[in-house]
Amino acid sequence: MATIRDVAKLASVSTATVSRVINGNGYVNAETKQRVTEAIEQLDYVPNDVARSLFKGRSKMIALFVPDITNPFFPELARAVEDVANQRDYSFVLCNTDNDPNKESAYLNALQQKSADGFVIVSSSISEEQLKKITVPMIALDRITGRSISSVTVNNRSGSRQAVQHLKSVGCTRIAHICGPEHADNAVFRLRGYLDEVMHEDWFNSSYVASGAYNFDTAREAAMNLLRDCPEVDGIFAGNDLMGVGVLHAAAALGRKVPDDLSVIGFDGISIGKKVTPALTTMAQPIYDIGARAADMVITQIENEAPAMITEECPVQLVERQSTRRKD
Amino acid sequence: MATIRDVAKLASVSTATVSRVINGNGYVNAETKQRVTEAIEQLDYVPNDVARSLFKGRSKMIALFVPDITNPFFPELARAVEDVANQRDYSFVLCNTDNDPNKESAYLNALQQKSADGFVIVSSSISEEQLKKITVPMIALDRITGRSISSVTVNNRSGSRQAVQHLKSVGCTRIAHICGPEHADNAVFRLRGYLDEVMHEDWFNSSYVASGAYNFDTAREAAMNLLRDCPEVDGIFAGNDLMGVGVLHAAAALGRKVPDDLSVIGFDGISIGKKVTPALTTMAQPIYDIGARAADMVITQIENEAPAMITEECPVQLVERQSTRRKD
DNA sequence: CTGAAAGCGCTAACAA
DNA sequence: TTGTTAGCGCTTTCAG
Repeated sequence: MATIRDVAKLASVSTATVSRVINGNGYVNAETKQRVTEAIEQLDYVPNDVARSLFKGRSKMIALFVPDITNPFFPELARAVEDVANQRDYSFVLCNTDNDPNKESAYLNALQQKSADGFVIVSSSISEEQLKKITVPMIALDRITGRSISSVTVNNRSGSRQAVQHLKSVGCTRIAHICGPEHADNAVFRLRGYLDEVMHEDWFNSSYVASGAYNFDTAREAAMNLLRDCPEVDGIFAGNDLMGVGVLHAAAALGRKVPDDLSVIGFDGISIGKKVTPALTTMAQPIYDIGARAADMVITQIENEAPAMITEECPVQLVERQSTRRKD
Repeated sequence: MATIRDVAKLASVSTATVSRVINGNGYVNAETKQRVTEAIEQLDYVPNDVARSLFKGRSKMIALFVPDITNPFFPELARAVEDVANQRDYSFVLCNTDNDPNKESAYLNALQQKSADGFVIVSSSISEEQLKKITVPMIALDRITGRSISSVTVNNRSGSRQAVQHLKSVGCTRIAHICGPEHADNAVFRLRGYLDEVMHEDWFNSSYVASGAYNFDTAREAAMNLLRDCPEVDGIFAGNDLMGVGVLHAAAALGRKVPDDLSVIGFDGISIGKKVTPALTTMAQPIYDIGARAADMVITQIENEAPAMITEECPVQLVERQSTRRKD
């Protein structure tokens, strides 16, 4: 690997001059520039980013924290963050936190030592205390921990209301909800949205809300029980799509026909919803856009040194597929 | 951020001594060590990895190249690589290449400038020429491009044979195959395995192999056509699980009952297979293990400076679920 | 317009 | 056992 000195020597200039031409800084005579450029070409020189980072204290690197990339909600998000990082010439580090505060802070430390320039995080567990220690831009996604952090999310509560309204509009008269874990604020907002819509219905009954931990297995289990205990339920709003497909599975196992016999709607709009049979109706979030927006925001903040505190809310949209159908 | 000099000053020693205590190198008096440790504590000092990297020419960072993390085969792989990177105190960079050779080499360059220490790649398009330029350990996964690179894979051909045998054992008498893209060598091995088993059957017919590009949509399409054109087909071996669920979808749309009327088997063992209805029978690869093994190998090679050339083959395993069932 | 020189934070000879 | 020193490869004042 050639160094800047090799180039300088070959072009018979100082390293400062070479540096100027690579960075397009300061004045440099056209002819000199030409010589330098040729030398660079000839030696196949590329500047060493580590040295650059050391000098600048910046690494052109951003990190994304997700609970678990294996959860199908996150790959699309990760893809978006990586894409814009790339476009803006940043590199991208992915960290699976398992929602474990210890892992989170370990990562945070490790990355600060590497001069990471910014973070986008999906976390329910970062403390205000931790946040104070972070001196680079950070933006929260999907869930918000504290108030003192920029974020981009969707309106979970009103999205949920729309989901339930859709179920009603399709003729459901006994609507249950499988909810996510309490520690995730979006799960509690979704539950709240559900309650907004059903609380005052005379049929409502607290046994219509079951807990599904945002994953397939527990949701399937919960739906099994629910459907057995409350056979009159004719509509289920699952707190996310993964749980929605769990419900579908349970329904199939129990011989309940979807959508004729039971309507199911999820939340998120992950692509697995399209692939199951029947395809899952859902309140879709613009997942890619959210990730892209967040990445864009961090990088912009990094480059402007503008530690602004911004909160953005993206729209959710009803996507009707096969798991709900208007009854005639 | 405190530097090593701050610590040295506070402990009234030289930076060299501090360095010795952080790295556990060389001799240092117990008492001095104590003073240094306290100073570190007091200043909340952590060594700067960038400076370290610059000096050592190593970054303790490995990268994983995948075509697209959005494809559900890859998150688990990524998770494995990240986990072991982590365990061994390396950081992890994820790169989506879209199977684009330009993106691949762009990443390769960018990462070499950052002193990335090793690569694990899933690629069909890296040239021997490119490979020669890489001076750090690299290991290929899932697909192999050239011969001159270490790899960990499964035996796709014999796995396919097992898949087809399973279909036969379950009573299928007209077995079709939806295959992956030609540029992926595993796809061609799987096709070959299929042919090994059916080529000499008197019912065999070249219209029983359709192309599905390893994704849901095209596989669904291909299955639709296949099932319409060759209604006698009673078993389909999909080249991967994603295509398997595409086939399931097509079958449902066409009113073909799985498994009674049609058996379907996939390949890979990704988790979506469990979540669809009927759940997809598959030849499962030990995806996590493969990723973990690969990561382990690169890191070991990095640390031993042993540029060994190794090829490992992991076992595949039949996982029977609901999409195939023995006919009585 | 160009070069000399200092220094980003750390490590590793080499002396002492 | 400890300190001095010379860099790793780059950028950026500051002179010239």
